[in-house]
Amino acid sequence: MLDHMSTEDRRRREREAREALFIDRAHARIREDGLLGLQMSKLAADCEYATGTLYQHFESREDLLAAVAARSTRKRAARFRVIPGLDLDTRARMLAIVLADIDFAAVNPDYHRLMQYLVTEVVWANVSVARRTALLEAARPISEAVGAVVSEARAHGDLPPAREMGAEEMGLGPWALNVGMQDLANAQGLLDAYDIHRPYDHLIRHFHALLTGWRWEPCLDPDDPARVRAETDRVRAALAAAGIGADTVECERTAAD
Amino acid sequence: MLDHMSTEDRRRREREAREALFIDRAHARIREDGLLGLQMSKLAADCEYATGTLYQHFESREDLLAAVAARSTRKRAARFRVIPGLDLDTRARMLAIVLADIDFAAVNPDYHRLMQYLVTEVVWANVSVARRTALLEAARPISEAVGAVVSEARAHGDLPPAREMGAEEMGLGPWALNVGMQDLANAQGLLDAYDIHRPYDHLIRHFHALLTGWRWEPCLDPDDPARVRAETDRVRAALAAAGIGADTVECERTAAD
DNA sequence: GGTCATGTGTGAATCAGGTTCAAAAAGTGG
DNA sequence: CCACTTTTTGAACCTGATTCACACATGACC
Repeated sequence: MLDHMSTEDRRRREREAREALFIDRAHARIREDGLLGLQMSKLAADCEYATGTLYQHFESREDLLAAVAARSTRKRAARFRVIPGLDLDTRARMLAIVLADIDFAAVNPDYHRLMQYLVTEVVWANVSVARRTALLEAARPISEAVGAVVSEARAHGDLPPAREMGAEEMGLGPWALNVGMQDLANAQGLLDAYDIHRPYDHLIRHFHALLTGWRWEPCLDPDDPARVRAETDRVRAALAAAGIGADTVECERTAAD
Repeated sequence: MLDHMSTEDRRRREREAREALFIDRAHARIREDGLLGLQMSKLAADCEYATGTLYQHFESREDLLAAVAARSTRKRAARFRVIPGLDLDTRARMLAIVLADIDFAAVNPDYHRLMQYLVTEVVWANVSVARRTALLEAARPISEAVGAVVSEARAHGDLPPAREMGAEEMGLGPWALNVGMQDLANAQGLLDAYDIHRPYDHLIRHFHALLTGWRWEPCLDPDDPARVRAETDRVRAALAAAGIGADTVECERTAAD
């Protein structure tokens, strides 16, 4: 009886280890060769398993991609965990969220492309329900972090409570601005075509304009590049002190340990 | 000689007509059955041509999609042409751009999905250079409209000229906000998961916050839903008067005539 | 130990759909 | 009408995801 249970336990552990291996190698392959470089049979061979075995873990190629994305998203979300503990005013904390995300994107350039591909109707349609919810779940802490900062700012009197607008909906602004700028920055040749450079610097300034528009104290004039830079440096320093720097080389490759 | 030239002319015209037919039917198919519903051989058969003929117009399936997208983008861009002529202050004009785009998205729900799919690295890589530039070119009037409104606002004294920031870069803010919100709104089940509804209403309020943060006159408090609604209605009315209403049923289907 | 039932792994075969290209048809000039 | 060029055709090809009949391992029971 005990015997039976412990072998079952071992089985589950082995199975999970194998799944982690698949996800790990898949991610490596995507990083090296792009999304097209990921081929189911090649990946299986890489891991020294048969194609069919791979399909016992993932219903389809898209399902596998969603699993990879979920793992990365968990890493991304983890960055926001330290933010509530930072010694910063609420407005700076919101900035910290945006900066942490910008830095994550800089360190993991393929993450955005993967997500973009994944949420495409063609791809998303082939992702199993379980993986869909897993991915949504992995992203939840991100919007929760945003919501928490907004709530705190309101409670603390930094941000007047907007009428007909919950905390999530207030956070939607910076979030959408962030998402949109990442999109534009990643669209091959788009910003170049309009001769726009350093999109993230502009994201930060527009971010301040947005928050100042909502009267989020302490207000900061977006048209004061020096102060904007100083504030960015201040918040980046706080992030770095908490171990979430732009130069965090981690890059997820160390996930296996 | 004349003869030769005129048959060549006729040839070109016929060829263009055939290409338009392909694009038209392809779009119809996408609208009806989604992106997966578009199959090269089926489409060719639909149009009563052989598969190979289709490939004389489009290097690949992705190339065809880009052509469809370019056509839609031209329609989208056309909406902005009337905006400079509207009898509105510059701030309201910027709002008009956003509203026109929201309405376009409402009338053409598949447009965003197509674009999203297209700019994916996997897909974009298979689009011919000619079609890429054509698509970029089709989108240019959009950012030009934005840039023009910003320039006008600065010239008119409605918007203080921000330091270290050109007109395009100022327009980048509302543009990114717009793009980001459309993205979030289109991500299947994302906003539902966080119990956020009416994303475009929030987009409009955040838009006002952003512009107010940049001191774009006449300032409008984003936390005044009644005034925001009134302003939206005012601008929508101006758009409707110019023939660019939310209820414009056009839907591109009439493109063939 | 031997044998059967059950679950797991295998990888060659299947399938789908985009793409090609050799042959046929149409067009052109003399 | 003939020789030659250009265009069209659609069946064959190719790639790569997915499946599934079979081999194999595991554990229960005699």
